[in-house]
Formats: sequence, structure tokens, C-alpha cells
Amino acid sequence: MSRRSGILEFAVLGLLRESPMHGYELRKRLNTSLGVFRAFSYGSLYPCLKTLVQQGWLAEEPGRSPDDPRATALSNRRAKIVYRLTADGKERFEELLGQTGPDAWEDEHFGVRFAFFGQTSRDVRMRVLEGRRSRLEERLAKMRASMARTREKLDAYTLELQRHGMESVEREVRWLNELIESEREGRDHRDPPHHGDQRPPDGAPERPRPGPPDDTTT
Amino acid sequence: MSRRSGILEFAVLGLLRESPMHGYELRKRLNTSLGVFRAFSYGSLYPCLKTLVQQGWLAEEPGRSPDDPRATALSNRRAKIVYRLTADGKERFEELLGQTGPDAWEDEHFGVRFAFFGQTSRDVRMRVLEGRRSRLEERLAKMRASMARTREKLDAYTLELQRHGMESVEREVRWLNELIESEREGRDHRDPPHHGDQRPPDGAPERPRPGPPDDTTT
DNA sequence: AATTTCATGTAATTCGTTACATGATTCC
DNA sequence: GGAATCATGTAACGAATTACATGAAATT
Repeated sequence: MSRRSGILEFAVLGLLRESPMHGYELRKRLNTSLGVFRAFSYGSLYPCLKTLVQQGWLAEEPGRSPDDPRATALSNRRAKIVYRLTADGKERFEELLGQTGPDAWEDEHFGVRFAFFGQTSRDVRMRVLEGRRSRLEERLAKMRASMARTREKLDAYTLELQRHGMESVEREVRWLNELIESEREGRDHRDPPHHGDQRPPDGAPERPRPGPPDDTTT
Repeated sequence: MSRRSGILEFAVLGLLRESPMHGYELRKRLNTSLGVFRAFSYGSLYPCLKTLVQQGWLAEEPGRSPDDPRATALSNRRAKIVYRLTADGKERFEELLGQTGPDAWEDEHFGVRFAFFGQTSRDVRMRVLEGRRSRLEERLAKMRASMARTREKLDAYTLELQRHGMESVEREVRWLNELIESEREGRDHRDPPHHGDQRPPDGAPERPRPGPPDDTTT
């Protein structure tokens, strides 16, 4: 019954933390802002919202779209249900933000975790980035071993597929290296090679816990 | 009931087409040769094998590992179950190979389709590659539109995430361009118009001529 | 007036995993 | 003879989708 997906829950709480929204709008943001990696359908979203309300993390408000000036006064024409984060919900989200288990850097989770780095403390950001990197390096090692073993036996297409796959992983590792370097230097990654201008994240809560990164991933 | 996964079924038929195998070995090949993209567990594989046998596409043989010289004679010590492709199974696989619906170039399917390009006729290869490319270009267009709309409102991390995502897609498009170009140039004269006879797995398959002029890696 | 887009939801189904249960074979 | 790996399977669960069902609001 409990349609708690982990990642969907996390994303919903995170988006509602910024501002209240109704389901339809929430879904659009889910599939654009964060949606390069994942797409959710209503069949997932609405049940999830329901359970989050039951948990006490969200509150429902009959309402109109918040940027609709017309409907402020005389409308009892409820149709949209606007969800907002409760105090408990905020607490819950921050608890999730602080988690740095292996889950945080698996393929499915990493993207959405990164998307909310603006809300994440620096040491957690570091742990997640480094965890992700060592996860990928592990994977690279396996791929290299596998390619060494089977080099001769595979046809050109399979080989090309593996080569391209490895290159993709290597590319992500380089990306992570740049990000980690930026975090370390304390600058926000605005200078790395040649991307357009970026604004620093605004409300990043800086907790100065200099914990050594938990390197033993797996 | 029917644990037919589409992609798992396809991969199993394709691997067994090359040589008979038992489940355990099959799973390893699934997760190395093709496994950059997907990993399957026994809980998926064995039920799938069962239904493929029921369909008449696979046949079970009590057997030993085919490269174990000791056990050739006196062993009734069955433990492994070696699966081989039946005639119907071959037909089925070739039917699947020929399909060029939109399914063939979605994220999940494309990898495994590509892995068996060595068995695929040229025109189908072309359609799959071009289908994949236009799918990605579609996605790029959406991402660009979305970024144009929301540029100002997002924090640096979200933006960086989107930028990296877009770059990944662009990179895959360039890869596809090279592959399509190679296919176009490398017209092999020995191209069978419709399926029927396939080369033995040892015979040199056509080379995709990946031609990597950029060696940004290694 | 009709069509599109907005908006919310439920039921059945798909695709796959994890945890469990069992046992043979090989290596030390 | 004990551990690691090989080998096969099942039951319970998980996460998300698709298809369905409904209806209000905006646009043409």
C-alpha cells in the first residue's frame, strides 16, 4: 500500500519545501527540473502524496493556483489541492538530506540527490560526490577486467558498445573530479572549463563538520 | 505468470543462439557482455527460462559444462541444465531482430539491440540507429526549451545537473552520427536482403568501423 | 459548442528485486 | 572437512506504469 518510493518521496518533499504546489504542477517540475533522469506519472505521484499526507509531512489545502489573482475572493470552486510542507515534513526532508548511505550514490538516487545540493550541507555533498565516484571506479575496474578476459571472443558491435559504455563512465568520473575539486577549493563551480555563468547556491546551510569521507563504499 | 520481459527474453535467445549454456553462466554473460546497461538476477532469469521452454523456444538438456572433458562419459550426475535454442526459438529471435518499432530505440531496449547488431541485417541496423538518434534529438529539444524557460529560477547545482545531462545526450548523438556514417560508407556487398542464413558466430562479422578520431580518454 | 489543457484519482498489470531454501563441486 | 563458488529455484515484495474513469477551466 505505502507507495513510498524513496526517491519520489524525496523529490516531492524537496520541491514543496521551496513552495506549495498542487499535484499537476508538481509532476511537471518533477519531469523537467529533475526530469533528465526520471519521469513519474500520476499513477505514482497521487498515491505518494496521499501517504505523505497520512504521515503528517504534507498538508492539503483547498486552493487555487497561487499566482491567479482573480480567484482570491469569491471562489468556493475548489478543484486544485495545494500541498504544502508541514514542520514535520521539513524535519523529515532534512533527515533524508543528511543520509549518506550507499543508496545516495546509486544511479537512481544520485541525480535527485544532486538536484537538491543547494539545500545540502557541504560535508554531505562531499560524501555523496566521493561515494558516487568510487562507485563508478569500482564499476570501471570490473568493466576493464571483463574486457581483458573476453577481448578476442566478441564481435565488433559488442566491443564498440562496451567501449562507449566505459567512455561514458570515465566521462562522469572526470565530471565528478571537477565538482569535488570545486567543493574542496570552496568556490562554486563557475570557472570549470567552459560552461555558461552560474550563480552560487543561495541558502546552503553550512555546517562545518570536517568528517573524513567514508571511503569504504560497496 | 508470464515473466516475459521483452528485453530479457531477447537477450537470452540471442546469447543461446551463439551457444548452449546453463542458467548460471547465462546470467554472468548477461551482466558482463551486455551488462553495462542492465543487470538481471536469478529471480528474473530462471522463471524466464521456464516460460521460454514452455513456449517451445528453448530445450532443456541435462548436461555438464560443455568445456569439461572429464565428465563426458560416465556421468549421470546431472545438476546443470543446459539450455539450447530450438528451431522455433531461432525463428522467434529473428522475428524479434527484425522489429523496428519505437521500442527498439528506447533507453532500455537500445543497448541490447545494439549488442546483437552482429546478427542484424543492415537496413534494420540503420533504422534502429536513426530511430535512436531522432529520439535523442527530440529529447534535446525539450531540454533546451525547458532550460530557456527556467534559466533564471534555478540554483547552480540544478543547472549544472541539466547541463551535464544535456552534454551526455549530445555526446551520444555524436556517437550515433559516427556509427550511421560508418554503416553508410561500409556497404558490404554480401548483404542478405532478408534474413535466413546467418554466419557462424566465429566468422568475422561486419565491422562497424567506429573510427574514433577523438581520443579524449584512456 | 467543441476541443484542448488542466486536474485528480483508482485498478490492474508489468517488470524486476530481495530474501529465502537447497544442494553439488572445487579448492585448500 | 570446511569454505567458497557454482547452480537452481520459489515466495513475497517493490516501484512504477498503463489504462481507465471523471470532471472543471480555458481557448477557439
